[in-house]
Amino acid sequence: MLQVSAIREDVEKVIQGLKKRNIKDVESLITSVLSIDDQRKLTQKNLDDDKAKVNANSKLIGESLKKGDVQGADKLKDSIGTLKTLISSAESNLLRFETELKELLYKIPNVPDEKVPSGFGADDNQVVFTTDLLPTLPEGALPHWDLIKKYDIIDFDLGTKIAGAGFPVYKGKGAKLQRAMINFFLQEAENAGYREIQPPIVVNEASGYGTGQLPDKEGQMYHATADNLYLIPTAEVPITNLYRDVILTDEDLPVKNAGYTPCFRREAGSWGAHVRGLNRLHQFDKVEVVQIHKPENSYAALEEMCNHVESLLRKLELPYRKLLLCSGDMGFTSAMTYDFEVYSAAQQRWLEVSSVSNFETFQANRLKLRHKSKEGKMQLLHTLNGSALALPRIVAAILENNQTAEGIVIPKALLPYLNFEMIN
RNA sequence: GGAGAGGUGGGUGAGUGGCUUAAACCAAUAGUUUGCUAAACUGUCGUACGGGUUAAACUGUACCGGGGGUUCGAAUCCCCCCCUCUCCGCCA
Repeated sequence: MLQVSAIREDVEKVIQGLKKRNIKDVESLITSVLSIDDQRKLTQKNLDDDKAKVNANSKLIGESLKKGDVQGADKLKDSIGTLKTLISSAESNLLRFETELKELLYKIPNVPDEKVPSGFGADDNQVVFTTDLLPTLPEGALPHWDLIKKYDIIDFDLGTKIAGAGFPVYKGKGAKLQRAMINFFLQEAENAGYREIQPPIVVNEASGYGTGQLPDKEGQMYHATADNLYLIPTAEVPITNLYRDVILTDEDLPVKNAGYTPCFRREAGSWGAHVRGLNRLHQFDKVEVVQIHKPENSYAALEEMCNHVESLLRKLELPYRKLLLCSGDMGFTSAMTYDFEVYSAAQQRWLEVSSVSNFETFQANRLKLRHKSKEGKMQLLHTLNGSALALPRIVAAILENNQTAEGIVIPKALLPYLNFEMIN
């Protein structure tokens, strides 16, 4: 959520930025935000003044009664009666302005950073880097959904039996590969300076609002209604919410947390032709990295996080590309996002495996995550997060790209975490 | 699941309708004193939204788990909800 004070600071910049998002009538949207806020302020001023009078008179009543001046007290009581009607109508106006303002602000996405290219969709994303040589597979190469059956390592039918479609069962070397990759990603994160966190995989309502899954994306989360808990769609939710209503000082910064969790997504309405096999699941595993920085450092951190993700992909010897997302393809809350995609040779498609974003103050504003300087000055912090990495599509790419006549060759980087070198 | 006790600032903790401008202590922080350290003493020390100012100073309102209510006036009284702890039950 944008701050009104930040909009006021540079209205033109906000308008230009939001125009890049292809929102129509940005000017009138911002104008109404500012005018509602003006009305809110005016209402509050009058309300506070009236309340001050009531407080003062109440004190006088107390003093009069102590002196035994009942008549004086009654007179004062009458004057308060008039103020009270003013107050109650001002209160309902204030509430109305606040609600209207909040509803407008909830609908406004984050302002893209200046470096974000303009565009409308995936085709306008800027390719920042691509692996030179894409692998070509031998005759008879199989897509991963056939390979997992051939080697009996991931079973969708069994998952369907015990849970439903999109909940795979990993078996034997398939299960061990999952475990190895989680350990590999966590170890690499630790080496990169992250503290490991193991959070709950359900969160309460307040946490859902904190990172913005609620109220918009309620339908995308599994909801345990008996206890009003939500299954997390990503570790971003619990790990970022650790810092909800928190004030950090210089000594606490930067924050670098990493955590592995399963992730649950209902993916309502998004099943189609390209979501076979591991490409889209209701439950999958992911290691997430989260950083919190002072504003002046957040873009350097974004680059650092990207480097970390790239190093993982290189160690896994996967062909990949890095995209700077255009304004039209970026998430609602992000100011700048890089996507990483691995090349799936048998499908001849790029698969998104990581998304690294700087949210600037957009999340921090809802979270009330702030920094207090030595001088006592308060400011919102910048939050960043990224996948490092999501497993299923990495598994798909490894299976497809590394298939040989003898079996599937495990990348060297994973060998310390496994007791086999080949799936056969 | 049953019964009971609680929820007050960074922490401990006082406060049963106006004496509170939320005491006191601890922690933190700045200073004084001191050969150094320690101690002592003095000051500062919440957040949000406003007004005010070039910026400050200054100033209004709200906040004692959350939401309502009673009252001229609520941390305090009433109602609903949430959470924590203890004991019992069940249990990986």
